[in-house]
Amino acid sequence: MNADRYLSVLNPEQYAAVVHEGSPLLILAGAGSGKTRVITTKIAWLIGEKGVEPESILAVTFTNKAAREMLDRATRLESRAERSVLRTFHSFGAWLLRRNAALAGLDSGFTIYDDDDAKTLLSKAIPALTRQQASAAVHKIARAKDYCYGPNHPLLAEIDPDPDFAEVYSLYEKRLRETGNLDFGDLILLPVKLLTEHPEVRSRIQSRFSVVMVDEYQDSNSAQFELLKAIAGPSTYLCVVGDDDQSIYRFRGAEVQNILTFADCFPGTQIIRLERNYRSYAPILSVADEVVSHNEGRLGKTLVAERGNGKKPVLVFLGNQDEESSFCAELINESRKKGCPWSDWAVLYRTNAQSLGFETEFLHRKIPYKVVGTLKFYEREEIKDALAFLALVANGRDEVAFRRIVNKPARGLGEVTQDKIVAEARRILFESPIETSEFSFDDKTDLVSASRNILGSLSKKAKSGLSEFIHVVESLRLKLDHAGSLLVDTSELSQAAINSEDASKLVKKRKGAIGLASFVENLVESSGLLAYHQGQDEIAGTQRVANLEELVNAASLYPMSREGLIEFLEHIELDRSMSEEEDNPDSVTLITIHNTKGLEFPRVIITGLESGIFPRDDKKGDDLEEERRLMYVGCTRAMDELYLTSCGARRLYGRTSFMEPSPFLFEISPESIEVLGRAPRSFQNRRTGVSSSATGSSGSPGSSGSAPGTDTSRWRAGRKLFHDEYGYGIITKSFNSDGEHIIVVRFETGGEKRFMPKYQERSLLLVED
DNA sequence: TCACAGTGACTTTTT
DNA sequence: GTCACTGTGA
Repeated sequence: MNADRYLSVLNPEQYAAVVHEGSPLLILAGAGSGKTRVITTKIAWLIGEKGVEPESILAVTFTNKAAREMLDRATRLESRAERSVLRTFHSFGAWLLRRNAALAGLDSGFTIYDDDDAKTLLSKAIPALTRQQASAAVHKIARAKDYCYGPNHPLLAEIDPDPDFAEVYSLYEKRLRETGNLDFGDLILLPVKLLTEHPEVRSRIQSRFSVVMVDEYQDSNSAQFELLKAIAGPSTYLCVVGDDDQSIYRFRGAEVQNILTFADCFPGTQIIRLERNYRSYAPILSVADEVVSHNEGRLGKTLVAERGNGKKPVLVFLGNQDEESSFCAELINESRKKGCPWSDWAVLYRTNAQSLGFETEFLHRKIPYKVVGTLKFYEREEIKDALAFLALVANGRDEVAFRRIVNKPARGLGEVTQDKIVAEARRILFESPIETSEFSFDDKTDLVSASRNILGSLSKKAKSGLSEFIHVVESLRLKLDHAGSLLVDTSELSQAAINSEDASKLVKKRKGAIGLASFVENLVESSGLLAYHQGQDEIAGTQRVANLEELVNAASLYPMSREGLIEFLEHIELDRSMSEEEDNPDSVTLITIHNTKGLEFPRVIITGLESGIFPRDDKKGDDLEEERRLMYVGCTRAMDELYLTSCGARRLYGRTSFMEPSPFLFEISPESIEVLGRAPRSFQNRRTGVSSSATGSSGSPGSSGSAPGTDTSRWRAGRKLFHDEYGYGIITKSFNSDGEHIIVVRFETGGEKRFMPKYQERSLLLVED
C-alpha cells in the first residue's frame, strides 16, 4: 500500500511515533488510542519507505492473538511484513532455543511442560510433598524464573526465604533437564543465559534484528526485560509500546517498573504519548479516569475522547447474583428489541467461576453467547492422553507423559512398575553420561529402552502389557522417521498454519487425513486410546471420540515428520486459544476482565463490583492498585454504553454471603454515573460525604448499616430470615445469656433452631418484611 | 491393581 | 457445589 495513504490517517502524535528514528522510543499509548495501528504502520513504513529488511524486524507481544492480529494488519499495509518475526515472548524464546539447542545444552526436540505437568514431575521427584505443597512450590519456581532467579541466586529468598525452597527448586531443575523438558519460565530464562554466555550467538542475533519492538510492554517481567537487553545491541532500534495504567499481570511477575523506568535504562529515550481516544464516549472515560487516578505509581496521562459526549455510565445495585444475571439478560433483550445485535454486548467478570450464572440464565432465555478464554479443549482427559503419547514419541525421556499413558488403557502397569522403569532410565543416564545435545530416538536413556531392560523382572501380566506398549511406541517412531524421508511438499501447509483460519479451510477441502494428521490418527488407534475413550463415551455419554477427531484434524496443518510433530506440540503448548471455530458470530461475549485486554465492545457490563470479589479481599497496596487498573481496563473496553452491577448478597462455594459495594464505586463522583436500584446505606453515606463508622460491616441492602452482632435490635423477634441450610424462618425469641446474644428461629420446614447471630454472619440473612 | 466412597480443599487472573 | 486426592476393600 502506498505510504501516503496509510500515513495520512494518523494524528500528529501517531505520525511522530511512526516516523521516529534513532534513539530508543517509548510510546505511552492510552486505551483506544490506536496503538496497534501505530505499530503495524511503523513496520510497514520501515520496510516500504526505509528499506529495512522484513526479516530484521522483531516484534514481540504477549498473546498469540495479538501476534496474529499484528501480522495480519501489518501484512495488509505491506505484504513483505509477512517475513518479519512477529511472535510472543515465549514462542520467540522457543524459536531461539531450538535453533541453538546444542549450545543451550538441549535436545532440539524438547517439549514444553505446563504447570500441571510440572506439578506431576515435582511430586514424583519428591514423593514427600503433598499435592498442595508441590503446587505451591511450582508456583514459586515460576515466580523465581520471572525474576531470572536460578536455584542459587542470592535474591531467591525474596520469593521464599526457606532454604528448603532452594533445594526443591534445584531438584526440580535437575529432573526437568533429565526429562528433556522446559517449562514456560525456561523459554525466557534459557535464552537470556544462552545470549549472555555465548557472545557469538548474541552478536549474531543482534545483527539479525535491527529493529526490536515490544507491545504491551507494561506486562513484561524482569526476565523478559533481561532478554530484551540481551537482544538489543548498540545499533538496534528499540521501540516499546505500553500503558502503565493497563498493567494487570503483576501476579505472575509482570514488573510495572520496566515501563516506569524504561527511559532511565535506555538513555536518550524519547517518549511519545498517545492520549486521543477513538473508542469511547467522554463519560465512559471520565469514570475510568476517576478510578485509576486514585493510583499513586503511574506516569500520568489524560485521555481525550475524540468521539465527544454520550450516554452516562449506569451503576446498578441488585440483591444477588441471580438478579444480576437476569438484569443483564433483560438489558440485552431490551436492546435486541430495538435492533441491537447480540454481539454488541460483553459481560465482564473478575473470575471465570462467575460465568456460570450468566450461562445458565442466557441458555434459559435463549440469548446466544460465547464464553471467551475457557481452554477446555486441551484440558480434556482424552486430549491430554493423546498429547502425552505424542510427546513421548517426540521425546522418549518425558517422564510425565510416560506415566500418563503407559497404563492407559490398563496394561497391568501400576505405579510400582512405573517407578521401576523411571529409576532404570535414570540409572543408565548416570552411568553413561552422554552429551545432552546428542540425545535421539534410539538413545539408551529413553524410557522405552529402560522399559525393555526391566521386562525380565516383571510378572507375566505386566510383562506382556509392557511389551505391547513398547511395540506401539516403536512402530510409531519408525513410521514417523520413514514418513520424513518420503515427505511430500508440505511447506504450503506449514505456511498456512500461521494463518490458521485459511489453513483449516484448506484442509477441509482435501479428503482424508493428511500430513501429521494421518500419524495422529494412527497413534490414537494403535495406542488403544481411541477404543478406551470410546468405551468411556458409552458410559458417560461424553464427546471424547469427536474431540480426538478434532485433534487429528488440527494436526493436518503440520508435516508428517519429527519436526512437524514437535512444531505441533509446541504450538499447542504455547497457544491454547483454539481457533474460534463455528462460533455464532452474533452472540454475547462472556469474558474475564483480564481477557478483554485489546478488545472493544459497543456495550459493556462489568459485573460483581463487590468488595471481596472485585477487588478480591486480600488485595492491598500494590495489589490493590493492580485491581484498580483492572477496573480501568474493563471500563475502557466500552465504546457506547457502560453498565456496572453490584450485588448485596452472593452465593460463593455454596454459601450465601453479604456483600459490600466495591470500594472502586466510591471513587466515582456522583455526577459521573447514574445509579439504579437500591444503593446500600454505606454507599449513600460515603458518596454524600457523611462519615460512616460502619466500614467493614455486612448489613444487607436496605437493612441497618451497623455491624451485626453488636446491634441486637436487628435480630428482634418477628423478623424473617433466611438460613443457608434450613431455608426461610422467623425469629421467635431474642435474648441475652451469659453476655451472648441468642435468637431462636422457627423455620418453614417446622424445625426450631438456636443461633448466636454474631457467629452466623455468613449463613444467616435477614429478609425484608 | 482397580474401583469406589469419603474426605478435604478450593476458586483469580495465563504464556 | 465441585473436583481431586486418599484410603479401603475386593
